[in-house]
Amino acid sequence: MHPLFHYIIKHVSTLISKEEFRVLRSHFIQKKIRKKQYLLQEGEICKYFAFIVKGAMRQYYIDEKGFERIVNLYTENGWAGDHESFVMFTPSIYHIDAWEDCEVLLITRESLLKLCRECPAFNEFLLKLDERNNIAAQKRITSISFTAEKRYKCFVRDYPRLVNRFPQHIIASYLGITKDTLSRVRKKALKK
Amino acid sequence: MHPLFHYIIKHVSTLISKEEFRVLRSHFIQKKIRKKQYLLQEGEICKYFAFIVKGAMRQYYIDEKGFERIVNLYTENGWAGDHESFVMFTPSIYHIDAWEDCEVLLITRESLLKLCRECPAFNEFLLKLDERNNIAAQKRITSISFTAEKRYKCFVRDYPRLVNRFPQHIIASYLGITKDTLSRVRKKALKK
DNA sequence: CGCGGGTTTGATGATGCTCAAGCCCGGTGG
DNA sequence: CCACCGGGCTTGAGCATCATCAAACCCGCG
Repeated sequence: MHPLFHYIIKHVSTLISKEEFRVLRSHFIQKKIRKKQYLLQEGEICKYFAFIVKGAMRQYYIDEKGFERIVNLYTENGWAGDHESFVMFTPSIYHIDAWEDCEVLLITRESLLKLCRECPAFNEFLLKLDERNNIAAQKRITSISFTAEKRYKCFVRDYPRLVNRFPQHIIASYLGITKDTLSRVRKKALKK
Repeated sequence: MHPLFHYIIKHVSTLISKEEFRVLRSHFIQKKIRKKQYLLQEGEICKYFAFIVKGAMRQYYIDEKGFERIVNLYTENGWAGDHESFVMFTPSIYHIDAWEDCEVLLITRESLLKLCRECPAFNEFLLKLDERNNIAAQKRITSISFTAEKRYKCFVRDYPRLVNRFPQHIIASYLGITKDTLSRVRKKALKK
């Protein structure tokens, strides 16, 4: 079975018929995205949310000095996209690109709403997903007042999968610190 | 009409019958919360989410040095609660208390799920709400790498209602800076 | 009047940033 | 086989930003 449906079933109590599976499937566009290629670029409207079947992506913006600032990192079973642009149809301030070669399933806003109306299981799924997103966001917000060291510790604790998937300078940026500081923090942590 | 329903209607396309209104209403518990009283304390499980009809609340945790760190501020039409604890039934690390005398409508997780199943309008409403939450959270996360000055500017731009509703030291903590720094930032901003 | 809560200000210091240099390692091409 | 290059990581010196702490001030209120 396709990983997306495996993933949906795992998160949902509502039963899903074969027919519903077919409909569900028909709303997703399968695609490969090569390393370094964009899913979304600054100024565009985010037409698709992407379920990542395989690979790794990152979301970032370019700050006033021209540096990339990582906002989110995604791997298998993650959902990449700019919520604001996707929902409000406003131009995005973010870039999203593939850090590794990716296989994704794309869905438009229209399809999402339609599925929500027509498939109770998907509706339940989406609620769960938003909930999980909110929980993760709350944690992230709580970490705003942490020191660099504590932020990294929490990151390693909460997302061990990501630690070896992205280079340190990317993770540093995700945490809101520089690669230099992260390097020193790690060195200090090793000594213990 | 009750402000909650006014608020729901405004966010939803699905029509709502009189009967549905009655059911909806029956799942909310009306309550007054006096200034300084808790809606949630650290260690408790977040039994209720609170729709704020009137008043202002804050969500915070106590850091290792014993200081309050504000995580969220709420006023009229806001929803106060700890997502993680509410959904997972785990003890919360947050406090939520009333900054002003409040009128709230409380709802349990059970009622929320029931309403979601039984009232399509409420289901749609909840999706919208989660969406908006996610958008706000994404913005907040993006601000992690901003300077104190930029954070404050964005705050004033995005939440002008809150600026005069909470004292500066609370807003400073919400922004992840100290009251001293905020005071200096504001002074600098005035000169221009 | 005195008190509590809030804000401002200055002096000092820690934390983390900037910039530059050097290292490591794997891949590519002469 | 080696030279070279790009990408990533580490390290040090100097610096900017922001936190800390303490004192003073402001103001509304009992």
